[in-house]
Amino acid sequence: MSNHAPHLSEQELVRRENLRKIQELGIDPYPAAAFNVSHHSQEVVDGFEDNPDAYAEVSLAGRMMAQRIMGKAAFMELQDAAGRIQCYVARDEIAPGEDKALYNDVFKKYLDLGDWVGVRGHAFRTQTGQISIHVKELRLLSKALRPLPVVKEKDGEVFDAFSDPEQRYRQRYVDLIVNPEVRETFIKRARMVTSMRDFLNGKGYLEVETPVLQPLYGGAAARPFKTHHNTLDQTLYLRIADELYLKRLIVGGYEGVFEFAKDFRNEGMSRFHNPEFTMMELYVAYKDYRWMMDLVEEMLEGVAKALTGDGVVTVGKNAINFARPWKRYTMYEAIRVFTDIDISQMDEAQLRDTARKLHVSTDPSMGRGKLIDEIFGECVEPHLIQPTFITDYPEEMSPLAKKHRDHPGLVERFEVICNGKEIANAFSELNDPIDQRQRFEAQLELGKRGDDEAMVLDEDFLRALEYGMPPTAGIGIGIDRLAMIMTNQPSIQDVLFFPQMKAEK
RNA sequence: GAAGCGAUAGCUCAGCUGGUAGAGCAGCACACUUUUAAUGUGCGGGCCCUGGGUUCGAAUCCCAGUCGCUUCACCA
Repeated sequence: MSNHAPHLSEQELVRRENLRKIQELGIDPYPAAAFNVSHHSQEVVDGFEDNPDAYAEVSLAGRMMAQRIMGKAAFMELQDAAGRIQCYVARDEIAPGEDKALYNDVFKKYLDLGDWVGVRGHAFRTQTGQISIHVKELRLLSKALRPLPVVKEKDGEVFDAFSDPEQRYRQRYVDLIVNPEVRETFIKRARMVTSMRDFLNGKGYLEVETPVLQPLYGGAAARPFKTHHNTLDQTLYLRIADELYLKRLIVGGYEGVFEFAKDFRNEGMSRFHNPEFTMMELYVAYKDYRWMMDLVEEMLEGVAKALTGDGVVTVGKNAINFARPWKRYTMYEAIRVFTDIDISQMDEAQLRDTARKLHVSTDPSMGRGKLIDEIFGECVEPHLIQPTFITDYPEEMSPLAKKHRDHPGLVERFEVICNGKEIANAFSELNDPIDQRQRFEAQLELGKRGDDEAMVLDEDFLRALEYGMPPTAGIGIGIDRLAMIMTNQPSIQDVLFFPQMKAEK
């Protein structure tokens, strides 16, 4: 035992002793040989009723999660990836000869909850009606040296749930073992992503990969993580968005590209923010933001239906219906609907005054766009539960979006708000290289004034635009936020396997 | 970054105005060949988050810190 091994608990000592006893009996607690699994728990439970003969010879593997020993026979619960199944283990079945050690010692004493075992036998129905496996052969597949939390459940009521968030997130493997609904949440997330990917592939768009390590960060307003490449002796940033790279690919001639991108933002953490998160960005040539609204509606309706059947997702107390069509408001309309105030003609001073009346806090650095955004964020956004489009944003807030075709001072941009939070952001992409350069320069000015989230000027991106980018619609969808909605989880940590945590100790 | 709340057995938690550390499950031992939160009897198990302070005496009171959660702030 290594000398830095900390104080083992009583139960850990017992398990190590059991391991030794097993080895003394000549059994390898970590065998190399493959164990052939013929069925999963759920298949047997679901299928036995209709066709019992099909389960006369089955082999399953999983963790032993409960043991109910009654002398010469016992029940154990085996948990595999699909669920749980009860196994009936009788002494004279698994140890038919004179030597009963496999049952009396190995099974009854040296196996512990959490150990991986393989069983062979036949399915049957117990006297109380539960479909179970009658075990003829039992094999230890891997010994567990730490005790699991023991979570019990009866009639839907859970006892002693493993619920401490810190432990659940730091030791997600334990969480996944003992909390089946957690496993289910991540399966749903995966199905959500698959559904989006299938949809986009079905439309003929190309899934691509672009750099995570970027010499300049761009495509969003955020503070980046900074790192250094030794050989190049150069500062690199972890991407805050992949937007500028995907647009370069549109310049290159692809008509539709998308990426499920891990992005990194060096900012505060909350139940809606993790330093690394996933965004799906899609760019399609010859389209505009109006077209993109129809596309995202179609895609997310499909995703919701794939997950729930009817497209209605329960989130907390709300039933959110993703069926098309969704409500569409311009930013000004939305504010008028929720505050009875028409701000469309207001100048900065009037907006500041309005914000004060609405109890929206402002500070002197805020310009017209920022003031509108604040009023919207306070007075409108939290009330938008059903998926809703908000369109036509102030130009100052959107340096990568094309100027509105009809309304000066606005850009062709929409966001999808759902459950009171933004889940998607899209524009008719700015493809005028001269306008784009001016917007970047305006950002540089903001940066000089101390805005540490202002965008930096990307000369190569401008060069690409100067070669000509077709009119293009682009969208970014926050995958984690969407997953929170689709899986009814209140915290982003519950849709990330390994949410960022401060280092232990 | 600020405030509020929390940290006690493997897990979930109790522990009052300071006086030898508790329960259920899990563990160990014995019994039990269709149980299912199995049952019955008995027994072990603690760096009370860390460091200071007050006190004859601190899990408990005070101060500082660590980590977590929540609500803000910034953001997607």
